[in-house]
Amino acid sequence: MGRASKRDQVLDTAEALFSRQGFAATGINQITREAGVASMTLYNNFESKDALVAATLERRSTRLIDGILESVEKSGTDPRRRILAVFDAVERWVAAELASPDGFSGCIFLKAAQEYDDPSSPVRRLAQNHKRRIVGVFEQEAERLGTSDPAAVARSLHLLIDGAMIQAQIFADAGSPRRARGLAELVLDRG
Amino acid sequence: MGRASKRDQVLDTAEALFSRQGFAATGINQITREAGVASMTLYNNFESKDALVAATLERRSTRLIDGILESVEKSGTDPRRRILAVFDAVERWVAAELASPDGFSGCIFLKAAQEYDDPSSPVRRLAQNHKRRIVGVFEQEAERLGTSDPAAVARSLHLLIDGAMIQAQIFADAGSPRRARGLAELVLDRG
DNA sequence: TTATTTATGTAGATCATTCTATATATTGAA
DNA sequence: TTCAATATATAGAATGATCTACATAAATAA
Repeated sequence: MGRASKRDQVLDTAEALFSRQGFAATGINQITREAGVASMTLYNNFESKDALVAATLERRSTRLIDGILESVEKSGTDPRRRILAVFDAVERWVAAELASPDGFSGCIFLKAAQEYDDPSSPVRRLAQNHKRRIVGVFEQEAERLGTSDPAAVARSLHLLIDGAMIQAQIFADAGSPRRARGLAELVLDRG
Repeated sequence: MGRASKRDQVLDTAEALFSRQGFAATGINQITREAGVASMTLYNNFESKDALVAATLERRSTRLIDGILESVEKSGTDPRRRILAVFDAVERWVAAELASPDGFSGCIFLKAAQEYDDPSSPVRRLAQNHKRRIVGVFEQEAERLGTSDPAAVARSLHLLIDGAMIQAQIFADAGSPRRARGLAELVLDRG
């Protein structure tokens, strides 16, 4: 069991706990305990709790964006289809999480943005950057679609994604991603 | 200075701090200190920190819904206009907060739902109930509009409101409520 | 009087972080 | 191959700070 593995054990546990309980409410001790790892192992791999939060978000962002891009690629070449594929991916994710014993705990980046209010906070920046990456995916497809204002369309689509995740979490409602998808179609039909 | 006044002092401070910093990250001591009140005054008025959180959300919900209903009434009798008046109210609120020194710290009920994950938590219930009240306003107007599925339309409109607030907070973007309003018009034109 | 607020203090828990001291595994030199 | 060096792991305790919640007694108001 090398260095990377212990580090990943910590990140796995941190991601699960931060997602469910939030960042301030999740202590270092709980993370190390549930990860089956010594305190010093955590501090040998991460400078501080905030550094662990940052690393957790970075890894999650990379994986999420990769997963989204994969779903987009699999959906073919039609920009409209590719855009809607993002909504389908969110729908599958929300449904799977809602069916799990812990339920759907929402988007960890929205959670981070709620808890880290200071605009200069690196954690907040990470949350913003993740969201910008999503907007970027939409914008690229909206351009290929020949939309008059791709940036605005991308923002609207992203608003729908976030709205869907929020509604799914607060009401434990698996139907909201599909509702958002319907609204996305309206946007695409009009724009 | 009667009992109600001290209580309100605490609630005012708590609301501001919870909104900005979140619930877990805001301590009792900071609240009493900034409210200019002794610790025991807080505990004479509220059973616990969670009870204070609950009272804060209850008061905020009442005031917010009242404000929204007032905006709706002022906008006339046309259901479509009344629905869009909610988006206008959110737009004014977001713009005012973004212009303030502390910026826009988002919807306190969304924040509460992020931090209180347990479905049986009274705080989480309060957040859900607030959101349901908003949905209820939309549903009532959608019915008077003669929509085929008023509940679905109301959910879609509410998704747009939450998406707008989230986007405004995460990007410090004052334009998102207007974008949401545009999407709402699409929903109303189609439904 | 009769509450209520105040300041001050404290109990007991938990927080992030660091310490000591030992164990284990990998690596490079002999 | 064997031995020593290096890195990283461990458990567990301890740091000082901060947390919620409450006790007490003086001060202030009704």
